[in-house]
Amino acid sequence: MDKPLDLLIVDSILDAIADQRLPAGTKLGEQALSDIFGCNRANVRRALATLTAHQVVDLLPNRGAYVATPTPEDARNVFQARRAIETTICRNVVRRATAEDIAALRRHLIEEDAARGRDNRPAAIRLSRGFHILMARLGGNPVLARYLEELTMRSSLIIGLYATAPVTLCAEDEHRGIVAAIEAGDEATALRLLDEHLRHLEAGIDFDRERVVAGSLSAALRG
Amino acid sequence: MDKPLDLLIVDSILDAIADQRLPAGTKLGEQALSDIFGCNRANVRRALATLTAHQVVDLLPNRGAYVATPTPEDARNVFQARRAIETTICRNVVRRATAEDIAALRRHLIEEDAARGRDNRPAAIRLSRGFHILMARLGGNPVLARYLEELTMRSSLIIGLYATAPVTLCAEDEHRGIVAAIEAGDEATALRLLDEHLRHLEAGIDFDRERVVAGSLSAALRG
DNA sequence: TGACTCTCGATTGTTAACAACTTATGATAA
DNA sequence: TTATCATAAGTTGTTAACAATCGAGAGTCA
Repeated sequence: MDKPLDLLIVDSILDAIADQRLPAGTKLGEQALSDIFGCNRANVRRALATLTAHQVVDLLPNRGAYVATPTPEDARNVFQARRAIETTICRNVVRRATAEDIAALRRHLIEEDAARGRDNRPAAIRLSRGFHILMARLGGNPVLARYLEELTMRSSLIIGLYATAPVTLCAEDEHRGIVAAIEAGDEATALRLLDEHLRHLEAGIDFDRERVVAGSLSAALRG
Repeated sequence: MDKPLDLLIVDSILDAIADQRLPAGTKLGEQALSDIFGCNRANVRRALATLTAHQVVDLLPNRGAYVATPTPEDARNVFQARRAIETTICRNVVRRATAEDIAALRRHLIEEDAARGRDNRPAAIRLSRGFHILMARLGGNPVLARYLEELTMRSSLIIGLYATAPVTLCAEDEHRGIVAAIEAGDEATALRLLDEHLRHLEAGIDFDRERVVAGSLSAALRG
C-alpha cells in the first residue's frame, strides 16, 4: 500500500512544475531535497535521474540538477509535438467517448469556470492543464497520454518563462467549443478547434524577453 | 570528453534492446550489470531508473529490474503513437529536406539493401530501425525524434515477442517508395505510404502466441 | 501426491563515511 | 581598481558495510 518513496518525490516535483510553483532554472540540491522529504540522498538521486529522463530537469555532472529552461526552439518543437499527439488523442475521444465521458468533460468545464470566477490563478492553471490531461485519459491510449503529460509539463515551464500577459491560460471558451464538437460527434470541427487552440496558446508567447524568477525550493514543494 | 558512466550503461542496454539481442523479460540484476560494466551499483541503479522512465524496463520494488514485456494492448497503442508522430515527422522532412538530406536517405536505402542481400539479420534489424531514426533527425524536431526513439525501441520488443515469420522487418521497397515521394515533394503520397507502411508492420504481428526467449545478459551486452 | 511452513541464500534497499570537484571568498600584486 | 591566485566551504560522486526482503528448496504433515 505504501508507494515507493522516490516516485513520491518525482510526483511532488512534477506537480510543482506543472502548477508553476517551481520556475525554470531552480536548483534542486540533493541535500535540500533530502531534508524536505526526510529521506536519504539515494532516493533523491534516483528521483532526479527519473526527472532528467523526462526532460524536465537538467543534470550537470558534478554541478547538480536544475529545473530545465526550454529555449524558444524547444518551445516550438514542444508545441508541434502537442499538435501531433493531441490531434490523435482528440480523434480517439470523438470515436470512443461515452455519455459518462462527456459528462466528465462538462463537469471539468464547470470547475474551470468556477476557478476563473474566483480569480484563483493556481487552481485555474491546474485545471487548464487538467482539461488536456483528461482528454488524454479519455482517449484510451496511455502511451500518448504519458507523452502529453510530459509536454504539458514543459509547456508550463515555457509559459512561465516567456508568457507576456499576467495570465496566459487556455481560454475557457475554446475548451468549451471542443467539448461541444465532441458531443456532436463532429470530428473535423473538434480537430480544427483543438489545433487552433494550441496555436493560440503558442501565439501568446513572447520569445524576446525571458523573465527570470528565482524560487524557494521548500516554499514551492508544499502540497 | 569522458561521458557519464551511467549514460553509457543506458545506451548500451538500449542498443541491445533495439537490436533484439536483449529479449523482453530478461532480468537486469544490479550485481551482474556492475560486473559487466566494471562499476559500482550506484551507477547501475541510476541507469535502471532512467531506463524505467523510458518505459523499456519494469522496476519491481524489492524484486529487481526486468526488460519490459509489452502486452498486445501496449502494442496497439505504441503503433498508433508511431503513426501520429511519424506522420508529423514525415511532413517536416518533405518540407525541409535539402538535396544532401535526400542523398543521405538514398545512401541508407543502399545500406539496407546490402545487409539484406548478405542475409545479415542483425544489421538488417538495425538499419531498418535506422531508417525511421534518420527520418526523425532530418525532420528537425528533437522532441518528436526522442519519442520516436523510445517507440522504435518498444517496437523491437513487441516484434521480438509476437512476430510470426522468422523475419519481420520493414519491407525495403516501402522505405524506397517513401523516399521517392519525399524527393518528388509529394507530401500526400509520402504520408499515405508511411501510414500504410506502419500498418503493414503492425499487421505482421500475431498476438496469439507469445514466444518466450531467455537471454544471457553478458552475451547480449557486447558491442 | 499435494499443500503448507521453515530456513537459507541471494538480491535489493539503506545508511554513513570518505573522496573529488566546483564555486565563492578574500588576499596579493600589478 | 582590476586581475590573478590560493584557500575554504559546500556540493556531488564513490565506496563499503549493514539491514530488509524475496524466492527457492527441503522438509513435514495430512
